[in-house]
Amino acid sequence: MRYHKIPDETIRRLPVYLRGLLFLSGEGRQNVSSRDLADFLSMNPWQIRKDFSYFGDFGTRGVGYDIKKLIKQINKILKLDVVHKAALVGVGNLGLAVLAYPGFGVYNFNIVAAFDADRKKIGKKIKGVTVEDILKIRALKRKKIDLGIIAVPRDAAQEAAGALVNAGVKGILNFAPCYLNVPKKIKVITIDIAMDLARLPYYMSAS
Amino acid sequence: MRYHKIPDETIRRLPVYLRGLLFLSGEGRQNVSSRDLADFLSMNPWQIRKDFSYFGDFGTRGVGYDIKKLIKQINKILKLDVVHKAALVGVGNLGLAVLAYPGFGVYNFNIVAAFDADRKKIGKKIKGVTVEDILKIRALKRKKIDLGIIAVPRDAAQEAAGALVNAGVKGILNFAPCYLNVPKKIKVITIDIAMDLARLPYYMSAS
DNA sequence: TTTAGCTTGTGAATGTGAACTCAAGCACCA
DNA sequence: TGGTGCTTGAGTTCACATTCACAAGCTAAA
Repeated sequence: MRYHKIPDETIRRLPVYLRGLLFLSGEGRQNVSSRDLADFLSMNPWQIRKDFSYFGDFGTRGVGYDIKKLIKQINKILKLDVVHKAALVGVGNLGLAVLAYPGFGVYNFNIVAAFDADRKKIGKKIKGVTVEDILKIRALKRKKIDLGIIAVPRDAAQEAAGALVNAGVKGILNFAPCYLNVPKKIKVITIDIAMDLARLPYYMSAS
Repeated sequence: MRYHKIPDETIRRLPVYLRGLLFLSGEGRQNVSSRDLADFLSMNPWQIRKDFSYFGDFGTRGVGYDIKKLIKQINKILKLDVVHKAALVGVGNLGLAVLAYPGFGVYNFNIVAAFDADRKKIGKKIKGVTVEDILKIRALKRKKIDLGIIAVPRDAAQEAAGALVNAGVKGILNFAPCYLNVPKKIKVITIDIAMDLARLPYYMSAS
């Protein structure tokens, strides 16, 4: 299967694998079998083997997969092998949570700029990033930032998105509960935390 | 198709529809065609029609769907037609963001309790909820809470989950980047904001 | 070198959802 | 009342993803 295109669903799972593998690597392990990894991530071994087989032969029969090699390869596929600079728009509660979130570093993301409209926040330094006036967002262009994170209220989201696009970002992670109108080239991923919650009651046992 | 089981993917989309429909309803509209709704949500009309057809005849040919009826029905299917009480564990940045998030009300969720381990936070009243000592979480049982929201660091997540399960919750929304070990009956949805971000570089155009 | 015991890699079968098409049905107007 | 235009509902086809089963291949030990 070496020359097939990697299915979207597999891509969706790669970060999951990556996180698990990084954890195991941190524990000092060198190898892992599809069964072990499956148990660890509560998945099926077949799924894992199939997914890995899409991008080459990494396992050794009888032994398992070389964790370091695998991490390297997944990073390469997801293009996480270079540091990505991100700009955060909106330093409210959610924005602060994003700034403080340790998970971004794991994936080689670096938040290098933060913007807010609130005068009281502008100039403050939080987690090593100085909050700037949201109006200065266009100056980003020089900084070669390719990712934007939107953590503003819904009403301000579209404007923030436009500003980010003008500043030259290629992808946006949107926490505002709305759809963003951006050029097709820009990839947007929207996370609405309430929307996931809304599915829970359906799945909860009726008892 | 009236008697078919509703596919999981359709269930996943129902909250999206719901939010859109509520918005349109707020604008004063009575009816909406699948095409209009599709444009609004940037989806395909046939997808919407298919989804709606799984749970009955709601549309009128030549006119469209009755928004109010549809909202009622989706709420019923997702079991959002009764208020769900939720307990929040962890009142850090993310917890505060959750408390302040307006989106939960839309889906009939009500956060009625909050817990934290930090002595400085205990006793404070935030958004109408008094922060309690995390050790008192077991007392929740009397309050008939059926949802738990975990917004604590990874190391504390499993313990929080155990406590919530003991307190009788039937579902958990987990923001900690890890897998939770809970009885099968309990439905867990984990949101790792960094994991979604990790997919972005792959999809960003190479330019 | 041979054997035993694992584990991978992958083709085939199965399942599931998306895309498309079109007949049937409603509203509105002449 | 009849015709026109629009919209739904659902059957069909197609594409994709998951599950399964098993041959191939590695390691280690005798």
